[in-house]
Amino acid sequence: MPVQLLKIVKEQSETPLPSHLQKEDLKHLQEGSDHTNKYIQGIVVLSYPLTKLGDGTDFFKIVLQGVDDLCSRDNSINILIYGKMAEDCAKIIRHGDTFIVAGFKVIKSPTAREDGRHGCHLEVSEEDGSAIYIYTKPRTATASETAFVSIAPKYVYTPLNQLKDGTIVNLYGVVKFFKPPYVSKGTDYCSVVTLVDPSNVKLTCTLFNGNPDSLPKIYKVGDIARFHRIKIREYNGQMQGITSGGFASLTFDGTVGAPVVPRTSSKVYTFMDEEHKTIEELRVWAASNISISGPAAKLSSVQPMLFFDLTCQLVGKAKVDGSSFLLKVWDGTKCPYPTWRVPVEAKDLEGERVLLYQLRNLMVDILVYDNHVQLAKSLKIGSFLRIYSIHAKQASADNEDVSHIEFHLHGGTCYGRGIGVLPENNPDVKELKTFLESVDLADSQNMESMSSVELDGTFSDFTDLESHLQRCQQLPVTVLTDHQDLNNTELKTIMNSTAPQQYRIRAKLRTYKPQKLHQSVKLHCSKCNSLQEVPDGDVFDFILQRSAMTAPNPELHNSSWYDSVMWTTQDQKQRKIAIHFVKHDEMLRQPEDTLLMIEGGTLKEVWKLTKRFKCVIPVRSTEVDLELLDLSAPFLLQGNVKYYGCKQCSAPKPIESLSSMAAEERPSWDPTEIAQVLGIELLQYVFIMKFTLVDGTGALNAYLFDYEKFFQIPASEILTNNFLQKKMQMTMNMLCPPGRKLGPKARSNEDCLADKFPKAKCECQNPPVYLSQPTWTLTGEKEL
DNA sequence: TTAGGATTTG
Repeated sequence: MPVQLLKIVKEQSETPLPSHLQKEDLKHLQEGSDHTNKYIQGIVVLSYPLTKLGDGTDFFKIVLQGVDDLCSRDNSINILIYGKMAEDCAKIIRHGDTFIVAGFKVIKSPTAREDGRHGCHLEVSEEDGSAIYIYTKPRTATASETAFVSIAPKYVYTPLNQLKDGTIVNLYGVVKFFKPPYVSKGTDYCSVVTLVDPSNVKLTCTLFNGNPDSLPKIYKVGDIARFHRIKIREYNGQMQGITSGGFASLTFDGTVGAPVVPRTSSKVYTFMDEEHKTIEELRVWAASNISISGPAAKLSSVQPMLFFDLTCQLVGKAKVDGSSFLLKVWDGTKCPYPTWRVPVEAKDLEGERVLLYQLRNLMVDILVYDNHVQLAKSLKIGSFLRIYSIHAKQASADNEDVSHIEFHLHGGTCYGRGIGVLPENNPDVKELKTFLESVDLADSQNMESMSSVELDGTFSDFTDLESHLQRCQQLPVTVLTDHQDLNNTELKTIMNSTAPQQYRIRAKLRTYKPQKLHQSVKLHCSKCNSLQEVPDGDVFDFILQRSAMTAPNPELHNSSWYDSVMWTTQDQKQRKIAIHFVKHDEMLRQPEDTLLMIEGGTLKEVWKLTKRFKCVIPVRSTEVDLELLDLSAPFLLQGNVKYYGCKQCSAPKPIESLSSMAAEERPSWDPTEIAQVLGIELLQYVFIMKFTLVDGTGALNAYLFDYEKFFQIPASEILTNNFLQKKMQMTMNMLCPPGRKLGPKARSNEDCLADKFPKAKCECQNPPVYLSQPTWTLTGEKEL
């Protein structure tokens, strides 16, 4: 452990510390937090004599005073220094010196209560890769000068041809072969790395760690690795490296001229600027001495029967059985051969449905086996992977004339077979991302004839919803018996004809409005033909609050056809709530069959009641009767649906009119009937949308005015049902993939997908879609 | 402990 005089400085602001280190405040120190590449600085205010521990290790303790916050008790901290570093420090350190340490362990201080110092102490040793820097007054320096000294282990790197059995050494090498971390049969992850250096000797290292992140971050042959404290043993007549206690590694891109950025998960590492030189020299040596042209391939250049490494993005994954697991990946290119589809249960398939669908012709299925299953399961959708040594197996099924390619990642780790997750800043990932963003899905979609072999039937690995959407797209050829008499008409012909006439068309959906789908739902009065927005929940809340200001009239409680309960809230407002349960044959019904009226309730209370009871009608008391609230509020709530009445056309009748329904043997409590007996003109939820259709001969605007269901989605429920909203969004994405000729504001869904995936630039011509569901009423209009 | 480079056989 050499003590090195690094520099004589005039001012301590000229700190010649390694550039990757950053100062950490004492008050931010806590056990368990990450202090990677951080250093602590303070003044030595106390030091204890150098002693030896029971095992003979030197031990030196000092107390450091921070300079930033003099009043805090966290401002002084115990530093415990072990081994050779203790001995060296004890020789040099004097009170008043500035002490800087990096690569320390933060441990809860057992003496904090007694000594009143920081709740943690720092432990410093060579094994932990600690580095100490001291500003001290050397006897030889002039009064105005300070010596900047380092007590960092001066790492000596052993060339690979000078390794000796039984030693622990530091070394550099170029990666000639590696197995990415995999689950060993013991308790740890294992990675096997073969290094070679300019001595032309190879060293195969077997590295273990319980955390795969702690193993060297090697992504390709040709990377440069630096190992510290690796144990050398002889095995089968050859030197072998194996992890020892203090093992640490740094890995660098091996490309000549690439930035020298160490990859590591070590809490701390020393990497002085002079080490850049070593990396650069190894890069240059490797460039002419190592073949780094591995079996990397794009899907477009896959060779049947060979093995290859694939850099790709994970789109989907699925459980298959105990010993195999499915990964669905793409790299933006198209495999020129038919590829297999591994049948899986729809419920087992993870991944963004829309993307799985959109990328279906570019995605390939890779079945991984045995020891790779555990790692595959843990992969995150959207992450970038390098899958090593995939087998492109040629096979053919009984019912096929032509063979297809199956992609297998077989069990075992021969030839480095395995899966590596690449970080977003990896240069290959950056390049892939840029490429994926530029992919024109239209090309792949137009290659339907070249598409994958659907061994399992059509899309059985998609959800019911998607199967349903598939079926919807097939409706015209299979179901539309109503319109069989009509031939398809080109849009150009329609535009040149006079209205009204009926046509059947086949067209693509170019765009639709409104893009915010919730805006497509309106309330329609079939009597006065008015349309209005669905009132905001706040309006209802306001009306309820206002009506709660009038207390329920007790004289109206308990009639022949309802039972009443009333109570007062315990809060300051002392609000009175009354609930009137409508009876049947003078008996109360089961809650799920019961209609009730509520006075004085809040929005939340009303919603709660709708969960439990069949119908809820908000009412208020007058002097003589109960009555409905303002018609800006729903007059009836049933399940998730709020029913509104038309203000213009309704003529509310006394609430007692309901008693006639209650007297029925089995009242249905149908909203239409309730509206009718209460003199309410029921507003219906409708979808109002504009579709712009194109078929190559022209464009036509078609208007959808649909009362109840659009692709089996009820307009009345979509505003309160997340699942239906997603279903609608997906339906629209299928009919008109996002990103296609939409305005900037209409790309929200695309932006959301972009979080996980490169912008799904779907300039695709989706397969022609028939917009002719029998339930639709489409009114065509010529586009100007 | 595990693996110790050197393709599964699904």
